[in-house]
Formats: sequence, structure tokens, C-alpha cells
Amino acid sequence: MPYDMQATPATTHVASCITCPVRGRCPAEERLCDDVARHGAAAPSIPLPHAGKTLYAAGTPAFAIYVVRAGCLKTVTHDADGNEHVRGFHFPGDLVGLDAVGSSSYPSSAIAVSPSQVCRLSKGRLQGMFSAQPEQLRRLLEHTSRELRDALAMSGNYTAEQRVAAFMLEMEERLAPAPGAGFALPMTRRDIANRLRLATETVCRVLGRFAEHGWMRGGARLKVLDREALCAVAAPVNPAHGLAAMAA
Amino acid sequence: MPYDMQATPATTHVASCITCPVRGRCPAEERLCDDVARHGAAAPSIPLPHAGKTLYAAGTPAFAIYVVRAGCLKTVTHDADGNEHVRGFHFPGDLVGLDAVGSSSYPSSAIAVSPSQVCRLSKGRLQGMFSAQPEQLRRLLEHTSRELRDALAMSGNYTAEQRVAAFMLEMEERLAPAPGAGFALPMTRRDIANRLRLATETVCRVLGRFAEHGWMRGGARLKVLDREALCAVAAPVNPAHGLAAMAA
DNA sequence: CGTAAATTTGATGGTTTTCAAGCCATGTGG
DNA sequence: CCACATGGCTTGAAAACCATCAAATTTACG
Repeated sequence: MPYDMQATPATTHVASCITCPVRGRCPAEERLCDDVARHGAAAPSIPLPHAGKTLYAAGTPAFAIYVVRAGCLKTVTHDADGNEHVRGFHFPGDLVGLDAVGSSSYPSSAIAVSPSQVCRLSKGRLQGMFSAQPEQLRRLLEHTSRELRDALAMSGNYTAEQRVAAFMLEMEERLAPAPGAGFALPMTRRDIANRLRLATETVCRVLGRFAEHGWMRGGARLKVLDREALCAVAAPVNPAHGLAAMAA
Repeated sequence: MPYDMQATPATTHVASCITCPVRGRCPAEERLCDDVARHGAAAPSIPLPHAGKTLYAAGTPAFAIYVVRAGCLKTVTHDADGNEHVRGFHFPGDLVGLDAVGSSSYPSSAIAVSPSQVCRLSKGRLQGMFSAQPEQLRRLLEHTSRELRDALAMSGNYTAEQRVAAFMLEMEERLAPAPGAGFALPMTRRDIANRLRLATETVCRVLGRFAEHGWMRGGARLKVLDREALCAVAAPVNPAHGLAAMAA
């Protein structure tokens, strides 16, 4: 299905943090619940009813960041040749648009990978939040720093197997109801490949090899069968601390 | 390694922002100059008298971030196989350790690439700075967000020539006294290769090809001869700026 | 049910890495 | 002062890994 690039303003409605699916994990929850208590209103919730729906496009003015309430988004850029580069996937509780803080326009586009809902945090609202609760600003900074850590960890020089193994372990952690349970990936192999800097076919082949080894069950519903083996492969991606270079 | 710096005190001393070489570009300057005015003291300046000196090691408790006063640092991780991954180079005015904000330990090590000086901003000092001047916290957040943008831009799927071209343009911008003037890279080819996810030999070969095309002069003192050609090659990498992690 | 997209498998080729050797600059010790 | 060792840089040849091209199969969805 072709991606629906038009960003038609969806009918926003007021979200209640009380019934939010990410209650307890939302980075903005404290403040929003404050709002609920005081004004009976919280953040505007925006539905992205089907995959391919664009939340915002790269280069457009950045007036807000978002919290994922449900579903899955990807942030992407398009280079001169039209190739799509996936910069990250965002699941419920994640913030989208942190790379636009302090920038007048979004450096990447945010697109739904599956039907999703997001809560909008306008920069004006953030300003108010920060002056009222400086603690929130510190938390946002820590979120951004964490995302920076993750991005830097991903930018290493790894083999296809290392990257796919690390990705699958991360997806299981985020998507599987329980460790060892089956899970379905919301994004396509093409999206995964673009994220991992691989060709679609390479992702398939690596998954096939993992299945041959008995490390994972492949197909639509994936399952991790040998976490130790996958962790051993993925180990270099999560850097080993303490091997500091020599001081002199 | 050349010792082109005067002998520096082995112990930390108080730095004056008035005479700082990065005066006007320092992210912490306002606050520090405040300190100077009020207490006659600013941030402790730490000398890293020669290349290879470790400022902090990955995995150790993160009590501070740093501003580069002079020289050049790299931030690196070591994977299980002992391979070094260079996460970024940091020049005067850049902040080092932003990926440790909100983390109890440093996710990467910081090592001098050439004789350097840094100013220490302890987390305690940062706390005080933030409560006194919330504006500073917002600025730090924007610095971190910018670094996140750069890291994400770097994580794309680019060819060796695209990456080397983008890197060289970046280095010229930061190191050359004037556009088109010659400049010497403080880091080794090996460091560059680790930063760009390439083999050392590939970096050499690409530089050789650039020289053949007449785009750059190679050797110890580099010079950009055809910026347009290099920009054309590097275009997909660089919607904005930023191959070397920097926070200026 | 039929079309289009997504996934998977196979064959081939290209970019980059690896292995190996030579060159150059710098620093050291005789 | 020179020989020598060291580490960085450069270059060449072969191999590995992954991308590309192509096509079959499965899945999704109107």
C-alpha cells in the first residue's frame, strides 16, 4: 500500500491521562494529570487511523512534540535520491520529535507504522510546563540524552547479524507480552532494513539463518527461542563498559 | 604526537572565561562569567597534556560534563572484541558528556586526540546553574537535541565517499583558518575510520581518489580544492551540518 | 476472488574489508 | 650522528559481505 503522505488535520479530542494506555510510563503524565485535575482538560489526542499516515513532515515548522499513546510510529528522512532512512521506531510512552527541540523545523518526518494515537505537546505548552515545573524540563533533557545514547549505540560498525539480533531482542522486549512469547512486528521488513542500514533481502536472509539455527521462529509471528545465542551475537552492539584506554 | 602546547600545571586550576579561547562560543560562558564576577572563580580547568590522555572512562560514575577549551577530544566505546568505536570528535566550544546527562555512569570514554584543555561542569554546579537560571537548562536541552540530530544524521546508509566527503567538509569548517586554506587533522586515519564505520585503508583510498580528481590536496596538510564537487558527493549525508558530534 | 504488496529464495556483481607489504616521519639509544 | 625501532600512512591483491537484480510464493485487503 502506498504511503498516504497528506497530513490532513485529524479531529483532535481531549485525552484523559486517567484512562491512557501508557499511564505510568508517560513522560508528560504528571503535568497532564495536573491539567486534568485543574482544568478538566489535558493534551489534545490525535488519531492516526491507518499505517502511512503522516503526523508531521520533515522541513515543516516544528510547533510541538508528541507522546505515543498507542500503535507505532517511525521517524524518517528522505535523501536526494528518494531513499527512505528510518531514524527510529516509537512505541507507546515514547516521545516523538525530540530532535526538533530548539529547531524551528522538524529534521525528520513522523509516520504511523500501524494505527496509532499520539498526544500533542505544543512548544507553548512545554514552555508553560517548564516555568511551572522546572523538574519537567530536567526530565525532558534526560529523555533526550537517553535517546542520544541509543542513537550513538546504533551508529556503530556492526554486521547484519549483530544488528538484526539486537533489533529483534529490542522488539521482543517492547512488543512481546512476556519473554519468550510470540510477537508480531508492526513494521515491514523494508522499514526494518532501512532502520538497520541493510537491504530488505538481507533482513529476510538473516532471519532465515536465525530460524535454521533454532534461535528464532520466523514468519509473521516471531518468537525468540534461544535468547542467549541472540544476545551473544548482539553483544557488541551494546557496548562493554570499562575497557577504557590507557591514561598516561 | 607533537607537543605544541606549553607545559601545563599538572593540577586543575581556575579558568578565567575572560581569557578563554572559546570566549563567545562557550555554552556555559554566561553562567561562568557570572561566577567570575561574583566569586572571582569559575570552572576548574583540566589539562590533558598529550594525546591519549583519558578524561573519563566509560562505565565510571558520571559526575560532570565538560566544555572543550582547547585541543580536540574523541568520545569512544569499546565493544566485546576490543574494537574501538569513535562516537564523535569535540573541538573548542563543544560540550563533552551530554550523553551522560541523567545517567549515573558515562556511556563512553573521552580521550584527548591532541593536547587539550577542558572546563569541568559538575552536576552539582549544573543543578545550581539550572535553579538560578532556568534559561541555561533550556539551552543545554537544545544542545543535546542538536547532538541527537547530528547523531541521527550520521546513522544513515552512506557510501565511503559520501561519508569521507562530509567529514572533510566538516573538518575544514572547524579547523581551517579560512575556507580554502590548508588544515591538519588532529586525529589519526584510524580514528577517522572508526568514526565513519570504515577501514583505515578505505579512508586512505578515498582520500587518494579525491586527490586524483583534484578535489583535495592530500598528505599531512589537507586542502579543499573543489568544494562544490565534495558538497555534491556529501549532499545526501548532510541536509544540515554535522558529521563530527559537536555542540556549538 | 483477484490484485497488489510484502516476503522469501536464488544468482550475480560491486563495494568494502582483510591481509600483506613498503614508505615515511618521529624518537631513541648507541 | 647514525642505526634502529615504532607507529602512522599508503598501496596492492584477494576474499567476504552485502546489495542488486530477478522471480516465486505468500499475505493483505477491497
